[in-house]
This record gives sequence, structure tokens and C-alpha cells, in this order.
Amino acid sequence: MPELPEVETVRAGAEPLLVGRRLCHVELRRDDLRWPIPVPAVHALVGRRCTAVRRRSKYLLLEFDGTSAPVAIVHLGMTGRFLVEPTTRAAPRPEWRLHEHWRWDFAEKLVRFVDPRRFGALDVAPAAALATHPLLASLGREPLEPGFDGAFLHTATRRRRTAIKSLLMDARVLVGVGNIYASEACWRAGVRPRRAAGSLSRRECEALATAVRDVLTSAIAAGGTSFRDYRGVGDDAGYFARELAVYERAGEPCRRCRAIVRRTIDGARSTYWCAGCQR
DNA sequence: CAACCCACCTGACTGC
DNA sequence: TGCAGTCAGGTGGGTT
Repeated sequence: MPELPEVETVRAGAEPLLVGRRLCHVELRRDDLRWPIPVPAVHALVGRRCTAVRRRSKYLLLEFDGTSAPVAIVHLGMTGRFLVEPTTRAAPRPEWRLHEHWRWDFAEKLVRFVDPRRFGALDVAPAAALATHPLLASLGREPLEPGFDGAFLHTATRRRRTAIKSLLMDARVLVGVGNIYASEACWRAGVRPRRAAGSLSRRECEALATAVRDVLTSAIAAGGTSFRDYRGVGDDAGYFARELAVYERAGEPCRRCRAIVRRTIDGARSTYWCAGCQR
């Protein structure tokens, strides 16, 4: 479900609603999602004030004040929704009931975590231990921060024989790019997704780095892509889907050269590309 | 180490 | 109408 633009949209939506508020009640309806939830540590957040809502890769990081400055680490997996609503709002849609796995009451704001496939995650760690947290320690660069550019991509791809699209989705290299934006970035850069990463020229790496940053930035501006499950904190859809050039457009004309957009399968993931203008 | 493949889960959709 | 098969935006872990 969510790639960087979707998680960033959730982060930006949640931040003004939660920062400064005190968590007054936690309800966990199960003790695991993809991994076990540290139930005592989550309950220990009660009474603390949320001081920041950050993002690293596709993880939401909710920081709290007090001893050890605990941070809640939330991942949306494929189908997770992090919904923030007024505490007084009417009950949510009945079909969510089965899949609402936890809720946090911040007095005037209620956070619900809904995740049918349960590929999501919830963990808690002290702020000082984040850098060595198993889920965060080996993450690569943030594509929208300084340090991700053509030079970096060029270095990172040398002697790599894997497909460039796979490398773009490798979180050890750069984070936040999933199956949708990997296809889109390759299209924008005019690079075929199956090209061996190491075969890209310096110029192509520059174009690809720019394409990654541009497509992510544009998608954030549009509130993300809502094909299936993704929704923002207000259960609202993002509208970047209409700006996608190739993803889920197989059989339709390329917006650049009018050739027919293709869909191929790589490692059980669909890849969309244009043979007319990607080399 | 790199590259690949699988599992984890449920729901939506397709075709018979 | 029902049932089997397929697919879905993530990613850690295991194998080759």
C-alpha cells in the first residue's frame, strides 16, 4: 500500500493533530501484527505528551516526552490506515471493526489503526536506541534529503547486476520507493526497469535520481496514490493516481511517445514501462 | 555478499 | 450463486 508519499502524507496530517497532546488511554485488541507488539511498553506511553511526528523510510515515528523519550514506531504494511478523528465522531464503518487492531485516545483526538492484512507493525523504543533498532539500523538514504543524488546512485549501482527497478526498491540503498514509484521513476528517466543497475551511465543516474525526487515530491503534493487501500488520516483518498504515467496503464498509450504501455512480471511484482521511450 | 524466492494475511476480482 | 485461482502498493528471512 503506502510508499514514501503516502506515509509522508499521513505524517504531515497527523502532526498538527497530535503534537502537544497527552495520550490518555490505549486499547490493544491483539498483541501482534506482523511482529509481536510490546504491550507493556505501549501502555507505558499513557500519560505522556506527543512531542513530534516524524518519518524515516516508510515508518511513522511518534515521539513522546518523559523518561527515556519513548518513540512509537508504526508501519502501515500494505493495507494499514492510521486514522485520526475527533473523539466524538460517530462509529467508523462496520467492516473496519474486525481489522481495527489498536486505538489511542489523545483526549480530543482518537487514533485508530486499521490493517486487514496485518503486515503493519507497532513497536516502541527509546529515542536514543532508534539508530540501532533492528527495523531502522540498516536503512539507506532518504531520497528527498541531501545525500541522495546522481553521484550517490552512480556509486551505489557500480558492479550491481540486479535490475535497476529492484535496486530502487532496495531499502538498504534508498528508502521509500515501492512498486508504483519505481516504475514511474524509471519511466520519467527514460530507463528500462530491467536494465542492469551497473550499466547505467553517470548521466542516466543523474536523470534517475532527479526522477525519483520529482515523482515523490509530486505525489506528496497530491496527497499520495489511492489505488486500493491507502487513505490519509482523515480517511481521505490521495489523487496522484491520475498523474501516473505507466503504473496500471498497461495497454494504454504512453503519455510521451504514444507507444503501448507494457506490463511485465519481475519476482511476482508487476512492472510497467514503455518500450518506445525507455532505453 | 548478491540475487532470488518465500512467507506473512485478507479481500477483491475473474473465470468456470 | 459458488468456488478456485489470482493478484495487491512491504519486507525480513532463508536459500542458492
